[in-house]
Amino acid sequence: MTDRSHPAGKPIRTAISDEDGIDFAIIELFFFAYRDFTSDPDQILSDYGFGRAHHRVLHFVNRRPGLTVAELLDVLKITKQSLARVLKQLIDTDHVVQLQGPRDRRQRELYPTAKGRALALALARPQSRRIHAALEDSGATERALIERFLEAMVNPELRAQIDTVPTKMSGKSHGDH
Amino acid sequence: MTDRSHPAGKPIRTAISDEDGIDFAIIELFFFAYRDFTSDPDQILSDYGFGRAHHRVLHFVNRRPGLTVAELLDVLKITKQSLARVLKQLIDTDHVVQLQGPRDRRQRELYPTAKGRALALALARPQSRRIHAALEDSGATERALIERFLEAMVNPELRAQIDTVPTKMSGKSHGDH
DNA sequence: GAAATTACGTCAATAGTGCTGACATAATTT
DNA sequence: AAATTATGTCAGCACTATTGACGTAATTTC
Repeated sequence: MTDRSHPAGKPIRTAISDEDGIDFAIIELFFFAYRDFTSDPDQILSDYGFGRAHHRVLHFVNRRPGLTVAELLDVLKITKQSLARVLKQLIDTDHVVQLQGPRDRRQRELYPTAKGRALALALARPQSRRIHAALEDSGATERALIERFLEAMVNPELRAQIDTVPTKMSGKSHGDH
Repeated sequence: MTDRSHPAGKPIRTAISDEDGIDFAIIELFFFAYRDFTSDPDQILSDYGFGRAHHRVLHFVNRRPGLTVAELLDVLKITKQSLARVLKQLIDTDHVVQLQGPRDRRQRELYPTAKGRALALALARPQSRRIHAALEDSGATERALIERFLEAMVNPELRAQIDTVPTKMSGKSHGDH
């Protein structure tokens, strides 16, 4: 390891800090937070032989019942082939059902079954608990601030994906399609 | 697709909202935010033939120069074999160097080279820009609030990993790791 | 009505990142 | 001297993602 077959650079011994105004603190916190945030559902998923991809599909099918395959691909930003496998498994295990689109019969509208909704809730529960714990002493103001920050972290052109969701009022009825 | 070979559940047509007090809004925002947050460096990395795993190693080697392989594994929460491949590539491309541990010669202390530091900075730059943009109208109070929230999202027993980092004062010297 | 386009499904091949288990070597500790 | 520790490496596997190609059914366009 003290071998020098290649050019070899000298070791830098000082820690990178906030040089050049780079916000390493939040960059790193975001990594840790997301790692642990996803670890909760990952454990449950493994009992079903599912992975994180299944979780995401299940989540959005529950959040936007009736969305089409194309819409789902757009939200997840993955390719058709990547989706195909996990979606098939969710359908085969009766977590998701497909209905022929009413307007356009080529489309497949995706809906959760009772089983699929139950799993989505089970997966969301520990994540929600974690969020509540993190916000325990916080009021609505602080909550709104966190939400605004996270939303601002999303690419502007993709924020439409978020706004189509019933944020928190009512909720029982969903808009047209 | 209207086929019924299996038990088949009925489609649920109502969107999951904040039933049972589940915080779907923030759960979903976290997904979108992280997706876009990581997309910036991913693009740069592909020019080098590197992936997200390389980024993480590079980040922590720059943040805690001199950490050992075991410490790195503990921070990343991955296995030795998963690390081996990416670390080897980073060493072969002269982004990271290994030095024999002074106290314990079995250990390999990891340091960035000038090249490795430059890449770490290049990867962090767009992420930091995104964070600044998201916080543009925010003061130090709001920033601190975001930091506290993210830190609170991390598993308590793992928060030690964060605290060992020079958060923002001084910065030129690092503690005795 | 024929042709082009669209939505979806599927096949083949590949890459990146993670896993487990096993084994080897050198250095340290007991 | 023996056990343990830190690291490296090998084989094999799983999951998620990619690109490109092809087929089918339905819709739209000409």
